[in-house]
Amino acid sequence: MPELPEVETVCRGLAVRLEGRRLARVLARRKNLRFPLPKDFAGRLTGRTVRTVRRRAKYIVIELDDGAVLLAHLGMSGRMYAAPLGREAEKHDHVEFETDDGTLIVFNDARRFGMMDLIAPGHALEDHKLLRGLGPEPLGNEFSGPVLSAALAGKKTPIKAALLDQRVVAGLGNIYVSEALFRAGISPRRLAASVAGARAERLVPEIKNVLTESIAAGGSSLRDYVQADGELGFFQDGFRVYGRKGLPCPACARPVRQIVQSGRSTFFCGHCQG
DNA sequence: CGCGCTCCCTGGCCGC
DNA sequence: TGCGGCCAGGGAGCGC
Repeated sequence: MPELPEVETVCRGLAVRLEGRRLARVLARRKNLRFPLPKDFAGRLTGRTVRTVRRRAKYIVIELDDGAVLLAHLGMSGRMYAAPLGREAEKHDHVEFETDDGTLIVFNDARRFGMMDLIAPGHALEDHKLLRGLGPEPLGNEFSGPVLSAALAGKKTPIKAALLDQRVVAGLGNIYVSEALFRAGISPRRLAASVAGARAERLVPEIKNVLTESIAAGGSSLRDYVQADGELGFFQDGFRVYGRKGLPCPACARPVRQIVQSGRSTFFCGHCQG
């Protein structure tokens, strides 16, 4: 599901509802998500006040007043959204957070590829097992043509696979990689090392553009994704190639092609992307 | 170490 | 309607 724009949108929605609020009640209904929840998960969170909610790569980072951090990942089908207090729990509602002002935040995840963890006070976020080694934020100033070039140099994989590698750049997923490569006119099958240089200079702004446009649209809702207020995103209407097999390329009208690379679908225009 | 593949899990859709 | 097969936005872990 959720790639960077969707996680960013959820984080912004959660920030409004959670920052400065005390967690009056935490309920872990299902304790085995992708990984088991840490010991005493609810107990360690209950009574804490949320300092900030922010995003790193595709992770939701919720910092608490005691310096601990609640880390959450939505996997493929995870959602985090506000629901009416006292509502009937729905299927796959795994964790609930109720704030002191009566807001209920639900973590729902059908496929349970999502996860949550707690980082104890005094431990650096970037030292966490899952965050260690993550590449730069694509929307940050530090992500530039030369930085991407350096990360791609010597890589023997297709550029599609390299951009999905969170160590190269953190936050892209299957949709936005196809979209960014289309916008930059680069074939997803091109060797990553051969993108270093002028093509990387062209690709970086297109990555930033597509992510920024999607965030402005509230992300993309294909199946499970909703914003923190439960609303759908609508950037799926802005896809140029993703999910558009056989439909005309927006630039040249030749049919969009679909191939499988490292086990996942890639969409591209064989004519516009050299 | 780098790379490619499999698998974790559930649900929706398509074809029969 | 029902059932089997296939596919899905992520990424850890394994074998080579």
